[in-house]
Amino acid sequence: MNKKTKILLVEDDPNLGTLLSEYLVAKGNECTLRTNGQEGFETFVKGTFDFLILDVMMPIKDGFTMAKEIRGIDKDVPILFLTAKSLKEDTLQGFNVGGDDYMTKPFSMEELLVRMSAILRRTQGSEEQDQGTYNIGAFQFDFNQRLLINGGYEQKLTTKENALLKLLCKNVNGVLDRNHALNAVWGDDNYFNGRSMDVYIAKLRKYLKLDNNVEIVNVHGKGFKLFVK
Amino acid sequence: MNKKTKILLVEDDPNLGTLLSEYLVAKGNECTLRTNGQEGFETFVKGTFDFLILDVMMPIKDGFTMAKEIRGIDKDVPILFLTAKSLKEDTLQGFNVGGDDYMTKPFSMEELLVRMSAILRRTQGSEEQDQGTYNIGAFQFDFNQRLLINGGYEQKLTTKENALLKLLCKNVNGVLDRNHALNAVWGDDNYFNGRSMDVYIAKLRKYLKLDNNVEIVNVHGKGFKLFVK
DNA sequence: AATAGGTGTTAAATACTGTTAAACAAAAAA
DNA sequence: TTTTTTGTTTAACAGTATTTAACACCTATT
Repeated sequence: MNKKTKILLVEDDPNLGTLLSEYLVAKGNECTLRTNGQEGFETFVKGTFDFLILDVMMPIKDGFTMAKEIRGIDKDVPILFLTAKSLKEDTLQGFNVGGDDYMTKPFSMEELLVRMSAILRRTQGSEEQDQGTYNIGAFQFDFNQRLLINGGYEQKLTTKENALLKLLCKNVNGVLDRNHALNAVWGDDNYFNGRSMDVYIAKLRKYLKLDNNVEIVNVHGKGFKLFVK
Repeated sequence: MNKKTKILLVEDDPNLGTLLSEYLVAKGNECTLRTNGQEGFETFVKGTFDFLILDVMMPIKDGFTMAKEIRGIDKDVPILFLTAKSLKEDTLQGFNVGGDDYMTKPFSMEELLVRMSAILRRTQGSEEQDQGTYNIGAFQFDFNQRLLINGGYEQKLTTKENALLKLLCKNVNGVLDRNHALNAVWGDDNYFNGRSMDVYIAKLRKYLKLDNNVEIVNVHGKGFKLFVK
């Protein structure tokens, strides 16, 4: 359920460029390809990108120059350089203009991905997390506080009750698949965990009885649906 | 006015180790040197570090194994691997255990510095550097002074209390895995140490009672979560 | 209707956690 | 050294969470 990473790839070799671009898209990202630093910079300014991959040696405007310009207007967007040479001075200059990593051709595309995610892990470490509160009819459910509230009534939830109710909420009025829920909450969808889950469904039903407009209904052979009128 | 970067260097070759260590100190950092993963991990748990440099091949406990353990209790501290081989599988494994960068021996010390600052720039972009102090609701917790402060109230902490509270802080509003914590603080996750830890959780709960917005909640079968509203 | 597998519910059994106090160990003071 | 203090572990018991067992009931299929 992760958002696609929007990558701007600037590489003058059309073969390598399209190859890389296709690979990145195949791996679930969006990728825009440009063939020189000038166009690359213009494209960056007009759009919004999460990651830049820049070839160093390019016609018209090289990767370092482009990176310097980028840093002038965006100090944070991650930049990874590609280069044919592995000269030390180049490596150093790459970092000096604000690059985050550096790869020497030829490189493995797998390693490129892996380095990208290492960098992105840092960058977007503090992604927005779902606020963790849900309205269920007359109830208010706070996942973080593990609390189910209805007026004066407050029910503290156990770990499993809490996790299961959250899954139901994420699928309100839709079917929560049995095996999916089991794997998510119990880590394994074997028979006994299934029975355990049924016990928890019974518990949740008791809690939710206070509001007649709320109901957990079974979808035979499929799973459960949290139904709210 | 940058504070010194506190580096933990784990390298079994004493020549390279001391050389590197001295160089890093000369460049204005603090550096602690250990010669195997076991000692390295213990040192990490006891102290506060901003950066780890780990040799991959070491006796007793290798760098990858150590990194995996570290990630169990600290998902953020930057890790850079050193290795003699430049095998692709190794590189990938390095990133897979949560490493941030990878350098093949022999390398230039200048490039090491430059890669370090590239990583640190990313790291400290969002979060402040780890000075060993944490805010927990109305409390201020100073790991180095072993002190938990809330207005006039001051609670001196014992070694174990201190270590455990730090781990909880590093995972605020996230789950601190029971076994990870036990291995980190007690060195062994056997039953009795587990009971001992529960006793310490009770103690910490007493201290933290002063602020109703702070709570240590149990996640059944998994561990504990320091929850701050 | 007969069958087989899925579900609802309650209660018992098991596993895990909370807390206090006593026992033990280690360090500091006398 | 012996005593005192402090920190940690173990023991004991209470309480909670989760799983398993048991049995009644439902649903789809034949």
